[in-house]
Amino acid sequence: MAKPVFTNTREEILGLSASLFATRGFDGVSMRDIAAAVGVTPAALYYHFSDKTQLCLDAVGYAFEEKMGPLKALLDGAGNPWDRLESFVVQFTRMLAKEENFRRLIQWVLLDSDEQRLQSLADQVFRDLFNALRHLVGEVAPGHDHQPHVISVIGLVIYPFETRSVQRFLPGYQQQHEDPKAIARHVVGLMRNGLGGANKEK
Amino acid sequence: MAKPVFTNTREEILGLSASLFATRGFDGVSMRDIAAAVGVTPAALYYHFSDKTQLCLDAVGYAFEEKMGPLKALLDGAGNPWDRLESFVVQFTRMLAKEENFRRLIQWVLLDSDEQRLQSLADQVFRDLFNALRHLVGEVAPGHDHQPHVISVIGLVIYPFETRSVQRFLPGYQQQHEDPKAIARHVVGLMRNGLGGANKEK
DNA sequence: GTCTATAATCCGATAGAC
DNA sequence: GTCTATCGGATTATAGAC
Repeated sequence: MAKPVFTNTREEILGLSASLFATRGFDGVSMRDIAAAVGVTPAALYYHFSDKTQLCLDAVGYAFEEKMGPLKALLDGAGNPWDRLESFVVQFTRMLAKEENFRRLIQWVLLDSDEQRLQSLADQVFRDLFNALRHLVGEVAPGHDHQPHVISVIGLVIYPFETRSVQRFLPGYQQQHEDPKAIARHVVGLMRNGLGGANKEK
Repeated sequence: MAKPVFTNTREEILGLSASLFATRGFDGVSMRDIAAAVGVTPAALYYHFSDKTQLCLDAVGYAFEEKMGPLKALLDGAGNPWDRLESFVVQFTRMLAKEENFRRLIQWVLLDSDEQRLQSLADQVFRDLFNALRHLVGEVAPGHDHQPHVISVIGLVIYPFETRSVQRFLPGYQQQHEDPKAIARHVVGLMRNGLGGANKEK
């Protein structure tokens, strides 16, 4: 989310507000906060967006396009499906580790209780990625219901980051658990062989 | 979170506010909202709690004790560790399916950026459960670093619920994916054998 | 496109009566 | 323990000048 260069004011508002919404959520950020971050007055925001809700919606869409777009290409293409799934996990993990704010934004979005907003987000940003991942998972595990597998893969990658803030205060914590390479390795091991076969690194 | 009977006003405030915080988050709920739900004036809340932050903290602790307390017993005890882990997954899944609000509350808590609140929550509610689960995972997968495994198990169970709201709008959705029994079966299969070995149900 | 100024409402929290 | 009444400030959003 640290994108310091913008082509116009509208995009600058989107980029900076996405970062704010990611850290404090929709209700935790005021139009004043956003205006101050951009360096304008609150009134200026209403020239570009009809209201706070629309601004937030556009900001989320902007962030998803920016961060998830590059990952889509990895899922298509040819080659050994296990290798492609593995490289997706590695890249996805790396992106999440780098873009902490974006990871938080996903978590906020999933808590949204507005059906219409969820619908448009599903259509605009989740569906393509989801379909590609579903197809790939179908290749490595034919004959299964793909849906639970896709959710499991995404969850296995995301959850270490989602729980990072509280893991730090729990016994047994090691800095290594935050290393994206270690996380990816663990997830791949678990996908291939289950708990008993995941990579052994005491 | 639908606990319609309370022994005193303080507990009634805790139970009802936990439900409100779960649906709209800390910043999305006002003291006026809570007071209205309880059926008192906002001023009355300040007799029981010093401020909004403390009320929320106590409400989260109350909800965790109420919902997670019964699960702790499953983790200790003797018997085949795989069986105990499996029964924990089944019960945990069942609880999450039943207590949608509580599942949301966990997600809100993990987004909290206040270090002190996270610290006290880790101490008061997460640590015991985490330790017990870590010990159990150590029995089924000796020689591994337990931490990533524990996170993976919890993530595999929780993530289908966390993504439920958006899954409904994605292709391939089936009502069956929300069935706690199917989720638990899938998680157990994945823990035992990885993606290729998880239960086959097309 | 951005500003100043402001309307109308909502917020957390407190004082003091009962 | 709970109420009424209210303070001081923050909130979203708009009107109109430049």
